[in-house]
Amino acid sequence: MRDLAEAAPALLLDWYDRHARDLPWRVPPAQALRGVRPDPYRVWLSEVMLQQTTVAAVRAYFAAFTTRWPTVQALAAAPDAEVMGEWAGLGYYARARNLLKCARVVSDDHGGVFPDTADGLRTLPGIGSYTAAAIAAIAFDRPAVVVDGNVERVMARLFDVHTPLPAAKPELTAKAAALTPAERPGCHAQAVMDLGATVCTPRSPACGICPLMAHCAGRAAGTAPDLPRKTQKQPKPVRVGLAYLARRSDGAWLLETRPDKGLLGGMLGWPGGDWAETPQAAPPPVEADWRDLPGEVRHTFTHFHLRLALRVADVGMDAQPVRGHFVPAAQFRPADLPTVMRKAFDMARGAF
DNA sequence: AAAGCGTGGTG
DNA sequence: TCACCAAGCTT
Repeated sequence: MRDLAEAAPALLLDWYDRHARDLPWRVPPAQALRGVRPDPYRVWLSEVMLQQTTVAAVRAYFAAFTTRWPTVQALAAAPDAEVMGEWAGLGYYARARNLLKCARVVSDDHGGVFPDTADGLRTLPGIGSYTAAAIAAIAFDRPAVVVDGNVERVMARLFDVHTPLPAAKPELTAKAAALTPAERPGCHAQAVMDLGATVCTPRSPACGICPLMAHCAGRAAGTAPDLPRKTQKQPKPVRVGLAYLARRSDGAWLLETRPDKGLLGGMLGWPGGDWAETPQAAPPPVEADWRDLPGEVRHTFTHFHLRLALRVADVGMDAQPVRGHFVPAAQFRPADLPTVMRKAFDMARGAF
């Protein structure tokens, strides 16, 4: 496979020119070839949204964000609650908090202009090694080494690397670096990721239509579909919790903004107790005639399963909550809630 | 440096 | 139904 580093970049670029996906944050290869660059703001926004998230899930959020906040300055000026509400449902909410921090740094300290090198980008909140390299390559056509989950998988198969992730990361990064060309590095980066997303897929890869088939060591060895190897993950424990949903007589709902740190940080949620493997004491947020709802909300987070019991109550206009605040009905959008909280609302709403 | 951090689609 | 997976970052 000594010829791989020489042959692969041209094969990948040729494949990309014919098969590049049409994505709203992307400049088509024909235009890129003529020197047209995408808007760094849109590249940055899309890359942050795409962290651990599928293209299908990102599309609508990207459209909503760019319509509501067309520039980094506009986003920087937005109230926190509006941005967190717009991000609701996309997950990994630290991304939204860092998105705002980053927008404000770029707007306030960089004149609204993103740094044009990977090192410069890397210093910004929410931009790690992958995202810095991706923006540098895609927005500024710098020959940065872009390594995401797709690239790791493609490299592990191309070079038949059996070392399990995450230990294999340096080795796979070195392989990716060896393939990164000086010409059209932005298109190259997107080509490898597109290939991983559409051909060299995690399960049942379509080796028969792969432009690199003839050069792939994993294909030759028959190991490609089983790569990359990964170290086994811990099983998810079950945690239980309790949430209180109160509706005031004018239709307002009692919600609280969760603390910035930790799970669902900075998001709206129903008051309640801690979530743990054994039931925790959870005093009600307001004095009322609470009633238990039958059933429970089931939801799975990254590292545990949750079973959430619900208590509901109607309260008068004189209610004085010790936690949270009443959100007027006209202002309340269930879509502003993270998914587990929206599930709780959907289950409880019929009880009012 | 291992763990914490969401969600929806898929087989 | 359920484990696995997706354009990772932070601490």
